[in-house]
Amino acid sequence: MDRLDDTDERILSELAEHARATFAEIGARVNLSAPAVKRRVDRMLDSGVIRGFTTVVDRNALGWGTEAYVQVYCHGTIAPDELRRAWVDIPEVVSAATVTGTSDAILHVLARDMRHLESALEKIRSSADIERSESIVVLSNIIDRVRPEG
Amino acid sequence: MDRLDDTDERILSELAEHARATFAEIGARVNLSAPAVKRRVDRMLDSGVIRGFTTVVDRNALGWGTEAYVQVYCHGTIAPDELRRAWVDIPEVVSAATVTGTSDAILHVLARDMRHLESALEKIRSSADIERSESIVVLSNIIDRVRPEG
DNA sequence: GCTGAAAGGAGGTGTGG
DNA sequence: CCACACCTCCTTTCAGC
Repeated sequence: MDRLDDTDERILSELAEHARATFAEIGARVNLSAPAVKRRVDRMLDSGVIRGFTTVVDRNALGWGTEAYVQVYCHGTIAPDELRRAWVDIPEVVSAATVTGTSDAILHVLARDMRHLESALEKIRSSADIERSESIVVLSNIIDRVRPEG
Repeated sequence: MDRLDDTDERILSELAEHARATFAEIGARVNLSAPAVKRRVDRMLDSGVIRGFTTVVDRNALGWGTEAYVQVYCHGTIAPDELRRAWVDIPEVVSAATVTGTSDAILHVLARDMRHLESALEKIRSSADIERSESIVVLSNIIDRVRPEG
């Protein structure tokens, strides 16, 4: 896709906060008709700019109140794709990225409680050639912009 | 809200992957009629289990290709609320949490490029009583889920 | 309580301008 | 990009389990 103009950005901003808003509602905010908004959204879906629409769930309400960032140190060099295959089937791993610095990867892990977190860490360590890992447990989330503010 | 039954969980799971799916589509997958699904979704919205619906955007397509996790070390003890006030107005900060361990907080920061990241870090450091910070720059995202699937 | 059925109204979507 | 038409879907009300 070429590039997004200002209107596309505003549509994305609206969708980020209210993904189930009607095209007409979005159109009213960006001064466009509903069909025009739909065409732009369809184009962004086709081109991959919009990867999908999701629901923000209160983790505590679901009983997933334990959260940690895990820095992973590997033996030698491991290809990102290899790490992906190792961890993508572990549901507790919300995100994973290879990083600069002393560690090789950082993972964001959610669990129901400490015991659950411990078992998730064990799964993470055993599914790849890990030397060691360092867990940073979250005490309280103070900002989380993935969530719309409503 | 009391508790979620199995059907509620399945509806949440569907919504997490396709937040713009019609109630009829969701109903077909969980063996319920559209009105029944809507009532359950409305109830979860009221009770706060569902916090909202959002759009997953490809950050690289938007030109926000630089990403870092920042560990922050504060002078003395700072209340979480104080940190929130300090950082909530910095748009580059996607998430922030107080944590256990040697650092006081960990931030997830997005930027357009390294120069932009640098200026964002400067804003972060100057807006609170920070002793020092340690940045872990992301090389490549290998997993990016919005919610655990368990 | 919960569900499903039906009706009226609102929104999505394709064509022509 | 808008206007219009068609059609699907949402949403309410109703009654039944």
